[in-house]
Amino acid sequence: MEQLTEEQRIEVKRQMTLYSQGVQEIIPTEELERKVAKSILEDKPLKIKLGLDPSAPDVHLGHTVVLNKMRQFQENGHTIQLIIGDFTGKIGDPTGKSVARKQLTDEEVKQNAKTYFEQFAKVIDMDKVELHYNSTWLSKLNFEDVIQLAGKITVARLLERDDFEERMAFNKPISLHEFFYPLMQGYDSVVLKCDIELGGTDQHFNILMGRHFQEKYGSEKQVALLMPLLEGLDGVEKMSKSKKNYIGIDESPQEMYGKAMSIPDELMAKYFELITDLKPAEIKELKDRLEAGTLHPRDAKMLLAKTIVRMYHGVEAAAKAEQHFISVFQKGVMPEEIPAVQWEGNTEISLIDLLVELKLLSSKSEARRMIENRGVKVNGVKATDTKLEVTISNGLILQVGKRKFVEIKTV
RNA sequence: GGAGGGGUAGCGAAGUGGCUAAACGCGGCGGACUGUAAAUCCGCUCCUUCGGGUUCGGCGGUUCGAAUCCGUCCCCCUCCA
Repeated sequence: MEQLTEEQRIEVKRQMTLYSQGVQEIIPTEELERKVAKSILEDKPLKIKLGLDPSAPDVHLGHTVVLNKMRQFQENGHTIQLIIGDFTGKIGDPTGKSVARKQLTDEEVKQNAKTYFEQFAKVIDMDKVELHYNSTWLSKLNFEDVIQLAGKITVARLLERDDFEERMAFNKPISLHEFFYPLMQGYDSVVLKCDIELGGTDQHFNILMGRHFQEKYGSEKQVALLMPLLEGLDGVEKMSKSKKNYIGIDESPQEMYGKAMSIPDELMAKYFELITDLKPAEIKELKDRLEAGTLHPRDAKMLLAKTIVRMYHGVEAAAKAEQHFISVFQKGVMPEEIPAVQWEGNTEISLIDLLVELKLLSSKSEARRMIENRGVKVNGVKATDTKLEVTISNGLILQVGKRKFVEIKTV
């Protein structure tokens, strides 16, 4: 630090401020500062690691919390190391629930990785990314190597991990192989000589394992940079594909906008902070105005929705999505663009059959219930009779619930 | 190796021969209200040709009748060693 010029010192400060934004925890901060200073001094980029689960290739806004942080490092000349956990993926991060995962074929792994790349490209510059598959080194370890690795950590240390600790406390099973997940993830950091490992707070333990093993193997320890976990649309659970509470970065402008509007008010600020590109000062102002009551929460959320769409689809699409939302959901007008379906069946059909045929609903019983519950509209008119027969005509519009629309084409 | 506990709908959890397509809670869906937020209220939540059919870990049996009893198999957990 001493050898830094005043200018370089300011640069270190600047980067540190940037990297600290929105972060939950940096372990330890001083080391990060030292690493940043060193990289500036030696004009050598830092290596920033991000591990990816090869089985869940649908990228959603939850992932972008970490990706946005990655981009900041990238924009300052540091190197991103993406690791496809094709080997660790065979085991799965311990959750106690699903033990021993289905093994993915090489082809599937490749396909999933490809999906990651395409979607990550919306946030980070994939041309500058260093890419690794951890099977490259992990599959080469023999049993002796593994025992040696295991010898560098104690059981007590492993049991510190939250979910292990919890399971011990509640007499829930822990399979031995689950212990190896953090070992492998830590070993990845040893192999790649990572300077920083990024992840959600749920990765706290695993990332610290990287530090532990790097030290044991005599290399410099990585810094853990933990981002807050983003709750999904339900406002409770972490955003995830399996919980179906996510906004995918691949989704259409309309869907994105709509989903963003359904997040709980309490989460708005967090969303602004973690997944939009608004400046901290702008966000602060929004928060103040919300608190003072001079900004309607709905309007703030509309800005949020619009911002999100803009980030992934552009300004124009964002404006359109907003217009669509206003007319369809606030004014109750029929959408201007409705998914069209070509109809080739009979022109006389019961409404129930029609709904099932079009896959708007999955069974006739469900269709019947939906009609009984007054959730089906034909050409804008609520259907009340479960035995209703429909005459198909070109342009017939069906609506199920608030959001599902289909227009039938016969020509 | 020994002893014990358990597998019921998406989840949790009742039910221990007929009144049980299976209480209740959560979740989910639809409706009302509204700001596609929260809260609240109402309805729905296996399939069906609406006669019924198929469900309670798998298979087989007892019985007029089984989620409930018997046999067998599979799976899970705990404790002791």
